[in-house]
Amino acid sequence: MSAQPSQQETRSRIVVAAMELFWQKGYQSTSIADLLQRAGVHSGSLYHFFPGKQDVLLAVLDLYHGGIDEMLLAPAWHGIDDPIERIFALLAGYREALLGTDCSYGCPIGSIALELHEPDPPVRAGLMANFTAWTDAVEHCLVDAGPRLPDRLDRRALACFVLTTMEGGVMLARTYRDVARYDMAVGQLRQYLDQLLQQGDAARPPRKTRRS
Amino acid sequence: MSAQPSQQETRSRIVVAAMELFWQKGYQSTSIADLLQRAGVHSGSLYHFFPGKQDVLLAVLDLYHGGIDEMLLAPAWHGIDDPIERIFALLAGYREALLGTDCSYGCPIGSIALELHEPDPPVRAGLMANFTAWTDAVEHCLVDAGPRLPDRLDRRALACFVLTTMEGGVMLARTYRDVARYDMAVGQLRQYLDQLLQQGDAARPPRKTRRS
DNA sequence: GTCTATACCCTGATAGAC
DNA sequence: GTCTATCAGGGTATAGAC
Repeated sequence: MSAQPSQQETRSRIVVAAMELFWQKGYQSTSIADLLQRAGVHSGSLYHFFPGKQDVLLAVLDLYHGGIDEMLLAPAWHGIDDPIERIFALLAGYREALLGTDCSYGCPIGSIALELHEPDPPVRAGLMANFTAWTDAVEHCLVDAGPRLPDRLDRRALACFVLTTMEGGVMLARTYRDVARYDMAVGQLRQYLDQLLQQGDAARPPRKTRRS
Repeated sequence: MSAQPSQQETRSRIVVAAMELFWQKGYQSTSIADLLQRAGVHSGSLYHFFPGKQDVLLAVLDLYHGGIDEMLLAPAWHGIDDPIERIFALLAGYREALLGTDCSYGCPIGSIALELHEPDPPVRAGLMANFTAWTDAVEHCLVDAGPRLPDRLDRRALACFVLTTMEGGVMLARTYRDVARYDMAVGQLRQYLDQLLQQGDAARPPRKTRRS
C-alpha cells in the first residue's frame, strides 16, 4: 500500500537495530548513541516512539516473542517431521549460531535474563513469555511423540530440561569460546532421550539385541 | 602474628564487599561508589590496591576459585559420602541459595559470564577456571561411583551436563522468581542418572520388578 | 596507606526550531 | 516526525595533602 519509507518504518528500524545490538553487546552495554547510529535516526525520533531505553527493550522482547514461529522454529524445522528430531534440530540451530559468531553470541533472551539482576516487572514478563513459548514448542514436540515416550514421563518437565540444557550449554560455549561443552551437554540429553524412547510404550523389545 | 586490623586486611575487605555486591547487583551495575561504601574505605585505598574495577573482579574470581572446596563443596557435602548423592547435594545447595533470596540470586559465576559479552582474556580465564573446577569436582564424584555407572559413559560429558543443568535451572528460577523449573530440570537429571545406575556394570538385575 | 576533592567522560533524556 | 544542541547526573579514575 504505502510506498513511503518513513512513517511507522522508522520505529521498526529502531527495534531491529536494538535487537541486533542487544544480542551482540548486551542491553546495558548498548548506549542510546549506539542505537541511533545503527538505526540511522536521531534522538528526537527515538524518544518520539519510546519513552525510554527500557521500552525499546520491551519492543525487542515482543519482537522475539512474536517471531518465534517464523524466525526460530520454521527455519530449524524445515524438512524435519519427526517430533524428537525437531527438538535436536532446534538445538542444532543454536549450535550454528554459536559457530557463526566464534561462540560469542548465544541466546539473546538468556543473556538479558542474567544481565538484569532485578528487572522491572514488564521486562521480566517479556522474558518469561519468551521462555514459556520456547518450552511450549518443545513440550508440543514431546506430546506429538505420543506413546513413543513412557506414559509416566512428565512432558513439561522434560521440555524445561531441554531449555536448561540449551541455556547452560550456550553459557559454557560462550565462556570457553568453544562448542565442545555445548555438544557434550546436548549429547547427554540425546542419550537420555534415547533411553526414554527405548522405555516408551510403543517400544516392543524385539530381541535381547538392542538397536542394530 | 600481626594483630593490627589494617595492612592487607583492607584489601580483603574490598574484595569481600565486591564479591557480595557483584553477586547481588551484578558487575556492571555495581559502581565504585557502592564498593567503597560497602567496604568502608575510600577511593584512595581501593586504587592503591587495584589498578581498576576489572582487577577487583579478577580478585573476586580468584576468591571464588580458591574457596570452592571450603566454601562450596565442604558445606554441601557435610555428612554425605555417596558420590552420586554428593552431586545432588551440590545442586540442592544452589536451590537453598535461590530460596533464601526469593529466587533473585543464583550462581555468581554464571551471571558474570553472561553479563560480560566480550570479557577481557584474564576475566574469561577466571570464569573458565571456576567452571572447570566445578566440573572437575562433579567428574570426580562420577569417577568415584566407579562400576555403578556404565563403562561406556563419558564422565566428563556428564559432569558438564550437570553444570549446564544447574546454570540453566538457575537462570529460569531467577527469571520466573520460582524454583519450580529448577526442580523440574534437576528432577529430570535425577531420572537420567537413575537410569544410568540401573545400566551400571555393578547393577545385577535381580528381578523383573525394578526398584520396590 | 588513607583521606578529600575533583577532573573528565559518557550516560539517558530533554528543549525547541523546523 | 525529524533534526541539533544541550542538560543534569553518575561513572571511573586521578591528584595531591596528610
